[in-house]
Amino acid sequence: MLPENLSAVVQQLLRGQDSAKKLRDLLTVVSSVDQKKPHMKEEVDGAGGDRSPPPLAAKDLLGDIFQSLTSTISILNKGSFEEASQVPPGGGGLFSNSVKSEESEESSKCSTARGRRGCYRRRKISDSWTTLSSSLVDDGQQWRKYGQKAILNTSFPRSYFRCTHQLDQGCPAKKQVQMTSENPPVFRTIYTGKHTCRSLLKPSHIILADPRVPGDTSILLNFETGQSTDNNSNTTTATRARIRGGKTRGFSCSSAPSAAVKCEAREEAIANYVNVSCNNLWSSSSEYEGFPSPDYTLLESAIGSDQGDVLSSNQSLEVNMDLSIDGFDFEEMLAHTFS
DNA sequence: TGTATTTGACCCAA
DNA sequence: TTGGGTCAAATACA
Repeated sequence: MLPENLSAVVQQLLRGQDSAKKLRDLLTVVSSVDQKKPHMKEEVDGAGGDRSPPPLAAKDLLGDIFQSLTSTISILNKGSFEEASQVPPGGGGLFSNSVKSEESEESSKCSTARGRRGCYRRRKISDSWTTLSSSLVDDGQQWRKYGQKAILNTSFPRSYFRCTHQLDQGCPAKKQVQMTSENPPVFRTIYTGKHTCRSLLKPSHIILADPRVPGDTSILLNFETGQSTDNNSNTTTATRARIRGGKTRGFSCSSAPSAAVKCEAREEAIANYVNVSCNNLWSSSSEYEGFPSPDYTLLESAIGSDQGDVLSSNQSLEVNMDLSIDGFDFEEMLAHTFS
């Protein structure tokens, strides 16, 4: 990212933060007045009295926040920073103007006789989105590798994955993973197609939410202990951790009791956007052989949480990078802004 | 034996 | 013509 763009992004985010604070203060004042003297509300609204009116009406503040964030997205969308957008299809809402390729149709096999290997129609513009990460990120899906290809002018091969349920459920989701640089390692993942596979698990069983939220009824997966933590202590953890040996491929946890643990959260969980914190070191998978074992951290910040309820994907912002750009802490900023 | 990965070959789009 | 996406046989492993 260009320095001037970074500066502009920070400026826009700070502006949004400031507006959010003002709005919060405004709403706090209105709320307190409502509780004490309902008739004082008009004073707060600037209709009279000796209390000075707020500098901006709530509507204006909201508009300013929205404009600020929209500008930020716009900046991020400029140039080559399509990877700044982490919003998958359907993840619109506040960030609906972020990068997403409009699609033609999924790659379709030609109708000629079977046995013609590689007979397909290359998709021109796919329903795709790109993520960048400094570490290998387990997106919670089940992927099956079906190819690997050396790409021109790149040091590392590109790996091709499709949803495990492509055959049994016809799920069209695919992804490509490629390491784009060595120091620091950057993993570019291109997702194409939406998951249509159905989960055996209910999303609520594997919603991983912020444990800091009091009364949060969701489940925190604690990879450090290899167990899951239910914030209510009475819910069954349904996240599957499939332990495999031998030629296990995929993300594997180096601290698991067995050779590997493959986390297999389901599509709905991702669609609803969950917060995942996995601080273990993850041993490299074969498709990433030669890649350094990452310090695995995945954070998906959700905006618009309805008190811990399942988040709608169109209200969420996925940030599965390190949430920092040159020392700027987006996580902290977002926490402040949306607290 | 079943499942997943590897890898060379095939074929299309640019 | 060639890079890239996919296929499918071969292979590995439990």
